[in-house]
Amino acid sequence: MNKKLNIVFMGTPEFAETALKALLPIHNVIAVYTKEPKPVGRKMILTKSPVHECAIQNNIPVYTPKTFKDEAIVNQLKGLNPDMIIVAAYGKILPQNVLDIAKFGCINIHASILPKLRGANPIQRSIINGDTITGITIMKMDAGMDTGDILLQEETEISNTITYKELENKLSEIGAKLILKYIDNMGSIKPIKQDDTRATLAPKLQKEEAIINWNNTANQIHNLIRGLSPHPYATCYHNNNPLKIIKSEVVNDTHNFEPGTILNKNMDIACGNNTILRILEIQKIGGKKLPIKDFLNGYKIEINEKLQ
RNA sequence: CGCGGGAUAGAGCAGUCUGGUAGCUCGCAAGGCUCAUAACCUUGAGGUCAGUGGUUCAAAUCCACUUCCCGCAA
Repeated sequence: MNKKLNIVFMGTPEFAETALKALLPIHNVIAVYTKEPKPVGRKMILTKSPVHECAIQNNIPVYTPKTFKDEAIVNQLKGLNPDMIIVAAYGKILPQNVLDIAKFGCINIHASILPKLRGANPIQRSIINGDTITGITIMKMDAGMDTGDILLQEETEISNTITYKELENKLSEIGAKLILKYIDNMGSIKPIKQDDTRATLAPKLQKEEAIINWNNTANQIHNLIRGLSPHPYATCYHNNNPLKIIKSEVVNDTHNFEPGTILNKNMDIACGNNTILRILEIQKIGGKKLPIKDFLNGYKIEINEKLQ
């Protein structure tokens, strides 16, 4: 099965770029679709997506349509006559008439073991939920949100120290590997319907979810901190002063203080259900990320004070 | 010109408003105490106060510009 496919690749962030890079040397990527460059950073500089940059470097035509509701956009895609459309974290919904274009269909690389964690942020959600297993699903797309038939899956463990970014990197490698495997074996792979009754959702993260509630257990808070690292980071407040918690660990001990209380100079914080979380790395507004020891050298904070 | 914070010893900060001897907490070095220590005590080294120009008898401090770092928002 060594025939080269003509592939249209649709994706946006680094997670997708890994898959694109894996496809490039083996198949014929005839076009890349990605989100349009958007203003980023303090100076609002128009920035191209990682997939966009990668495509330019490899001299692949890039399209950044705002929507596929426009028939001209769809016809243009049709004109490319792709064998297969591969989608990875593209961030746009594809209507049925797009899904039908390619001979071998629209294949999606999704970062969860479907039907679990359907939706926009499966990687962060898996960590925040405290899951110990996640993985990659290669799926034949249909009009629903991550509801298509399952083609291939591979699980991976979520260690209790891994962060969102680290897990994403790990999953992107698996995704790249699995999509190649699928193409190689597509003739012998039978699609499996998803069991909708077991489906769970991984909706887009909301801003308020990043605020730490010290009434939760140390484990839950630790998972939130990991799941939101390196962006946007879990936040708490000391005297109305926002502090981002970069890194933490659960302390195997108990306490009898109100949640949020600072227990000692290690920055062990009282959490719900008498659990304890140790803050290892922190960042204040306008400051750099600091190990807790350096942070405490300059920041006035006392034992028995409370974080909100 | 999206809004805002910052640059002072190896690290983190105060001092800047109100110009006049360079400070704090740590780290580092030496010595002491100790069975011992990351604990405690004593002493010490370590600074072009981001850069350039200006005001002034005098600038970390006031004014102008430059560079770099960070948070928000997207």
